[in-house]
Order: sequence, then structure tokens, then C-alpha cells
Amino acid sequence: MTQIDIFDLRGFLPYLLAQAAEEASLGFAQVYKEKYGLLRTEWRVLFHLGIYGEMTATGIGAKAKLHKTKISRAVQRLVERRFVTRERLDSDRRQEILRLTPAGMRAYRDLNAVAQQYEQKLLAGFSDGEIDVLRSTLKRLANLG
Amino acid sequence: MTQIDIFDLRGFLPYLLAQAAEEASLGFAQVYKEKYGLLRTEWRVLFHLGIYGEMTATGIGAKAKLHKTKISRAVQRLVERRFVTRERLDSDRRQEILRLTPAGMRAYRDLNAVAQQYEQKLLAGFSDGEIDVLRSTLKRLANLG
DNA sequence: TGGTAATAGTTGGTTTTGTAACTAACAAGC
DNA sequence: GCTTGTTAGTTACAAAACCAACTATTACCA
Repeated sequence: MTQIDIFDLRGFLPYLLAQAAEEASLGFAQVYKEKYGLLRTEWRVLFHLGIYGEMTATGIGAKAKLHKTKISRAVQRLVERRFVTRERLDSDRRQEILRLTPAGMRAYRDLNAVAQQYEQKLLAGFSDGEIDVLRSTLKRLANLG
Repeated sequence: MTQIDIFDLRGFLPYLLAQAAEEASLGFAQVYKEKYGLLRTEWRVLFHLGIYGEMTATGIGAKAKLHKTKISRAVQRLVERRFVTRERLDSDRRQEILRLTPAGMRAYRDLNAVAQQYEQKLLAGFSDGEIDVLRSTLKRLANLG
């Protein structure tokens, strides 16, 4: 067994993805942390409510692939900060509908705008073709279509 | 300010990257966890030593962009499991050279082979062109060339 | 109906991470 | 040679993640 048939893990896809994901999320994480005191999971919940409107915690978990305990705690903090309201459903009193407050919506819109600029910077050196392939392959890898 | 100019965050690159990275690493993480009881950081250290041969903790940190405390703890556990040895350098007694033991090398080679197969499955539905673009864009995003 | 199973969400205890302060060894300037 | 600053690695404490057990409510079905 020689060293020759050893696969070069430097290009190992899960590794490249992890490194690129971390690098890409870092700069933006600073923004939502410093401007709004949000943690990553809290930002994600905010962003799902901003996109989809009212949702339940379980619904967000399914879309974002986040565990319900993480969401439960994120929602708690978002409610404390008055970015989100919760309302028990009369038709099924186990569920709570989550909604952005006006303050939550303002934060969402602001961060949305920042995100847009941030992404442009990230992709500055890439061609349109590369960007298309990148997005489409990532979506497939993430099982998002 | 209408809703119309709101950027669609479903395609937000840091989000897609995070989701794809998590999905891609999950299956492989189970392997190194179940077969060798390794944590993610421990696997990364093992893999750097497998690729580059002997290194210091700081050297691994620089390559892998891992904080030195994380590496310190990972190395401790790898030494306990007899996958890694450490040796203080006489020329600079602050540094320790880390090396794989034979058992560490065996684990590395085994996981390397699994990784290779695993990656093939991940990329099964992609064309060669897509794979090239994916790898090259990820490397640039991760500042790895 | 009444009993069992399933679902929504929370809480508690353990692991793991993150951050800062720490020790030990070396380097550089005076 | 001292003093000051830097670097390698560890440790300690706080924050966050993980997992399992829990409450409350609804669904299934005999």
C-alpha cells in the first residue's frame, strides 16, 4: 500500500464547502450581531419570517433544517427583543403562529439590503456563468431543488 | 418603500453555502464519529497531518483556520487515543511537532478511502464542468487559491 | 368514550465552543 | 545581562449547542 493512490483531501468537497461557508458568513454575521445583537439562529428565524410571513416554529425548523430546541430559544429571544410576536392557534392550541413586529420588519429589511450588497462583494470576481453554476450546484447539494 | 425591491434571501449565498456544507458533511461525519470516535475538529487535525506530514499546532491552525484552543483540545484527545504523538522541538522549546502514529495513519488512510467514495456519491448528478466550476469558486470563496 | 400514540413546544443536564487570561520560551534593543 | 515584547500552547470560565425527558394538546381507533 503506497502513498500514491491516496486521494487529495485538500479538494474534498465537504471541506471546501465548510471553509467557503464559514468565510462567507463571517462578515455578514458581524453585521447582524453588531447592529441588532442577533445570533446566527435568530437571524435565520427572522429571515424566514421576513420571507414567508407568518410561520410556526416547526415550519421554520423544516425549512431551515434547524432543531426545534434551537428555534424555541431563538424565538424566545426575538420575542424579548420585540422583533417577533407569538399567538396560539385556536384551531390547534399546540401551535403558535410567529410574526414579525414592525421593528422586526424594519430589521429584516435593513439586513436584507445589507445582505444584497454583501453578496455582490462576495461575488465580485465571478462571471455570470460561474455564479449560475455555483448557485445551482449548491441548491442541489442542499436538497433545495 | 414597497416589498418589490426586497432581495430574495432564499438564494443568499452564505445561506446556500451553509446549508450545502451541513448537508454534505453530515454523512461523512457519521463515519469518522462512529468508526473512530472522532469529532469534527479532530478529524480535521488528523487529515492535515495525513496530508502534510509533521506539523505544529499553529501550522495546522493556519492551514485549517482553526483557533489554537480548538486545536489544543483536539490534539489532546488524539494523543490520548494514540493517533498522534507530540515532540518538543529542541531548537525552539515552545513548539511541538505533531505526527501520526501507525494507528493514526491507518485511520487516516481508511477515512481517506471512505471520503473518496463519499465524494463520488455527492457529485454523482453533476457534470464535469459543473464540478470544476464548483470547486474553483469554492476555493476562491474560501481564500484557498 | 377511553386509552394509546403522535405532535408542538419547553426545560434541564451534559458537551462543545469561544474568549480571555495565563505559563513558558524565545527575540530584540538597550 | 535586563527589560519589554512576541509566540506556542494550555487552562478557566462563560456562552452556545446537543440530546433526552418533559408538558400540553390533538389524533387515532378499538
